[in-house]
Amino acid sequence: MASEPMTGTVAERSKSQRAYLSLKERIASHELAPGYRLVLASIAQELDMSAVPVREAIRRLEAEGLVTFERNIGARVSMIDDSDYRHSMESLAVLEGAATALAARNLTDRDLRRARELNGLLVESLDAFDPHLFTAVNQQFHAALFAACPNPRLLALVEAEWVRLGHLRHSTFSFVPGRARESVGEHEALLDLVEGGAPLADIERAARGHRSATLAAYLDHEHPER
Amino acid sequence: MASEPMTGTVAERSKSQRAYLSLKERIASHELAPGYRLVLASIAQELDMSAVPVREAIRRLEAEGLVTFERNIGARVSMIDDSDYRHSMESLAVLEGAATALAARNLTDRDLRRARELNGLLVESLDAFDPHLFTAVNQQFHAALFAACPNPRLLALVEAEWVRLGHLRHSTFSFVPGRARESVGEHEALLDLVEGGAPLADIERAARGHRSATLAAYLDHEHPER
DNA sequence: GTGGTACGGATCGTATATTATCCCTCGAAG
DNA sequence: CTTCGAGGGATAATATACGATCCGTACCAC
Repeated sequence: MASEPMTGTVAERSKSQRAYLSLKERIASHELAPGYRLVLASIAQELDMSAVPVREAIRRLEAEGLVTFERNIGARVSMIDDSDYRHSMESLAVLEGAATALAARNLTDRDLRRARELNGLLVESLDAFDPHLFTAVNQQFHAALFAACPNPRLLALVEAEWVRLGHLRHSTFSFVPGRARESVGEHEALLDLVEGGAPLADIERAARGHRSATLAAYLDHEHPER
Repeated sequence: MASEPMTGTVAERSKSQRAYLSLKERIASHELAPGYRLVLASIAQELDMSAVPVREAIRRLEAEGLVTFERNIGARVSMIDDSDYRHSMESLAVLEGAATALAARNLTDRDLRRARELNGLLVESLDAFDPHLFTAVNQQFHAALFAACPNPRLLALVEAEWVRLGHLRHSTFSFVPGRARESVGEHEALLDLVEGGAPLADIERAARGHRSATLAAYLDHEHPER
């Protein structure tokens, strides 16, 4: 209703983009939890815009798998069950393993030093364990390893899967705290492989196995094997 | 790719979805070539709807990387260069290799028989070679092998990459016809591995290598090493 | 001739209005 | 007590309208 008569300030971003970024961030931060109903009019009002740009934003999020959309019913933040989590982790294992191997030969000494530093932080944090923090630093560690991957498409796929997982669960380690200690050990081993110029196949197997192990730990914890 | 062509039945799908499917298909079939300017109003008129649903469709396609969008300028079908093609093929090699390995143990005799039949078609078509047809059947062959993959997420990633590639180039084999003959031989070897219950790692390596070889053949042909 | 500026058409961006659909509630029949 | 159906509120789906922005072109100053 009371909309200012166009101030000279030219919008840096379109409203559609603002809506997209805002929603994505709020989903990632779990302010909008899985299952949350996204009502177009409400969101539009909150962001001080009409429903049209919000719809566009939601279409993009839909394509990224962050929200699900049903015709004439509306959008909600994607619900997830164990199998979604599992499938996504499995895919990430494949993608990240490949990206890490492809990046290995491109890592500078500085990159490796930074990765070791980050893993050092993880080790230190083991005592006063904070799953949220651990997960954040953990991601930085892995990002440091695969960021040098020369294939931007693969990198984009890895990142998209990280976002998806970040939305699904804030932290696996809050479910299986014991996994954290094993994890940093595997990080060390992975670093040694990379630094030692091990065959790329070995590096890939290690990186993939590392993530698969995290997944296995989670599954074991939630559904103890018969 | 497995969606039925829009029948005249109105109201079955939303207009936004019709626009999405129509555009996607026309892009995949190269009726809309890379670089083609997508004007909202024209498309809307063609499809007998207003611009709003078309905008939504384009947002989704944008998120999938099939079109690029510039604010206040408009959308066009994504342009691509050799490196895009290369990166996408490399990613597909990784994804498809993993999916094929994961599917291997789930294939029934009937699945395998069908795969062999399809490869038989490929062999027959070698004489009167039609790159377009070959590519189509080739895709069916691979789809038959990885369709049984129990991980739907991975499957979705593989299919998205196929679509992307289909949009980038209609057929690699039209560039490197000689590759086709090698290809069917590798198919045979891959089938033998699967049928013989070979270790999954071997199957994955074979599937990945098969695609990498196609890529290498293309690169070699376009940019001869010396 | 060169550069800049003003105009105009094309197209995008968004708001508002209208229609369509769904879902829930409530009442009546069985 | 259950089941079915009608009505109404909420919300999505789309059309239309209008303002904003870009881009090409022509005109003017120098």
